[in-house]
Amino acid sequence: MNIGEISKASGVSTKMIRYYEQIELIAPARRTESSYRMYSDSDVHTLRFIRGARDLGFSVEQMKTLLALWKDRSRASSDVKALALGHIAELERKAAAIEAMTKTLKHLVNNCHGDGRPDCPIIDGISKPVADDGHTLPSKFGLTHLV
Amino acid sequence: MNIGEISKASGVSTKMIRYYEQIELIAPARRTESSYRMYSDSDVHTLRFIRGARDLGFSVEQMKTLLALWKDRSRASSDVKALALGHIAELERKAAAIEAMTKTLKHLVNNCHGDGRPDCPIIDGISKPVADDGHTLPSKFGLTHLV
DNA sequence: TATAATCCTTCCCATGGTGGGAAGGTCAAG
DNA sequence: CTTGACCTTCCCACCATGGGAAGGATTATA
Repeated sequence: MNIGEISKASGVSTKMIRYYEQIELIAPARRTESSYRMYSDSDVHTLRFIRGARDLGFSVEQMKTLLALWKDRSRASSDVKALALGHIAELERKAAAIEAMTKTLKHLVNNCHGDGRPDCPIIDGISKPVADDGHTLPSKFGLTHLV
Repeated sequence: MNIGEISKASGVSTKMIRYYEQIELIAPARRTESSYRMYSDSDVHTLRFIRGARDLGFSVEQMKTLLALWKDRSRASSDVKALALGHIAELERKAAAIEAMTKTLKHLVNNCHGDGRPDCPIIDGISKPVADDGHTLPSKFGLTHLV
């Protein structure tokens, strides 16, 4: 199987397969004489696992751990469970942040008549006061690093 | 006011203030003879507005529009409302994606005894089948571009 | 078999917001 | 006049992903 074929079989783009190899998430593929990457059926399993893990929101770092646990037949299921629970907690933290934004926005929207007039509680409600101690909460708690 | 002072007054880091100037979200600041940036009280309002918008999850592009609407005293509030509603829809889409992940993960976790034994439904449940037509859904629907 | 189409390779670049830090200039307080 | 706290610009890193160019390999069709 070459990289295009395993890409279709696994649902992982060729770009990402090469990237995963580069960052050592997966082992370097064997090569043909003309340096084409060659894959086996078990590589398909690995990439499907990776695809599934990504779809569940695990980071590359977490996937490294997951793959190690996956391949370790003597792993303790409690280790896997702990990782999964940690990830769930993170997802819930992010969901809560999003929900807080949504709630505030909906509140503003509900108070905006939304017609041709310029008066708008949304615009007026966006500005945010700074804490008294001037202690600037890092903006990174916006959306960028949220998920 | 120099950049450090307005940073404290607005809750936007000096790094980000310079960045916002560079990408033309805000107008270039006037400079002292020694090329220090100088700010006025109205700049504080602008940056607090930006800070609030970021905290509500608006992107820089959306903020450009919001700032234009903010400064346009003859804007129609319906324009603002439409932007806000679009953003709410996006946030809800993201929340739904996160919730789907959480739901799946919780289901897997609930079926994992999580003891010293290697048997683990989480590991077994991660791998994801590919659609029959081999049509690979773009992985970008993972978490990276989700929020 | 010749040629075209489709693949593969590597390499560099862009994204979006944010922070880190270096090298050097400036300003204010002691 | 020194010291420390600021400011300036410039480059780098993050994370995961895609785009595309330049050139070689393979495959399919005429």
